[in-house]
Amino acid sequence: MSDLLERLRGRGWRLTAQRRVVAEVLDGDHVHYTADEVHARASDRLPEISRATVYNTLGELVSLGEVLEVSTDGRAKRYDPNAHHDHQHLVCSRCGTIRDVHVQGDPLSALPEPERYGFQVSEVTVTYRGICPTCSGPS
Amino acid sequence: MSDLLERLRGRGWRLTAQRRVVAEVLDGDHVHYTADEVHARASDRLPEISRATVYNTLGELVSLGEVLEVSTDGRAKRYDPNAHHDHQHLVCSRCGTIRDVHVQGDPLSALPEPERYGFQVSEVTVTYRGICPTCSGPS
DNA sequence: ATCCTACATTGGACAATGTCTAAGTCAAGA
DNA sequence: TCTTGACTTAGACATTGTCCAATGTAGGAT
Repeated sequence: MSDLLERLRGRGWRLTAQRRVVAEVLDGDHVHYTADEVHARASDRLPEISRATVYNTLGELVSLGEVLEVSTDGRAKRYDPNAHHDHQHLVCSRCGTIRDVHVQGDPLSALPEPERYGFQVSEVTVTYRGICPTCSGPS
Repeated sequence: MSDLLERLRGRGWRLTAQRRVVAEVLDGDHVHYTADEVHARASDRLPEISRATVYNTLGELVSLGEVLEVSTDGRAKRYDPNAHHDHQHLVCSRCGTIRDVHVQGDPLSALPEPERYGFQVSEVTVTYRGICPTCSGPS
């Protein structure tokens, strides 16, 4: 992750305590947190950090392509630090947990030209939904 | 669409003016409206209809499987009356418009067993993103 | 035809998530 | 070390959606 900070500094990012903390939180686990979860965890280390800063920083990381924004249904967006590997998501319909998965083939090629209706198609996301082992366990 | 109303009545749905209007709005166009757009259009015909009722009715139609809920990014959910045909979505990243598209092959089969991590996978959605002809036109 | 009552609707408060702004603060180059 | 423009902050605001108590009504029962 210090890679990440270096890379960002190289792009003219001013390195502040707040940004460092947000980056560390994202890097810590392989779970994908919501903005508020990131804020809560960042607050543990830097109590004064504000919600706005967390939102700003996450937004910047997304713009810079370092982090992916994953929005599932009506719930809060989650942030996926694993942006440099091509992958898709498996979401638990009950608790909202997200796992990264890898699919076979390129989903983009499944959309034939006549089905593109003049759009300049640049991206495709595939989201699998189901019940995770924890939620399907003995209730 | 009167099919729809019949079908719902058969399932014990009480048929009210509000529900009829909401159903008609959904059926009218092949655009996918947000809840507030549905409310605005429903209000044209039935001025007293409340936001809560529109949300309730849309929620019921979704539960009954007559309408699909499509949530793209942080924007408001949109409602897709074309629930009985298997299809995926093409979203304009600029204006949020949604088009139905049909893909080749079954996306579910692209997720190999070891990549399912014990989930009971039941559903897959594929979302293509790009710029629609209108938005990519002369700005 | 009318009456009942469970189900539906209403309006408005509330909740969750995210955005914006004005004022103060600070990283890092000169 | 100074300076300055970028960063942070707190909190108001916006959007989308949910909930509730009071009121209304569709449709079966009489």
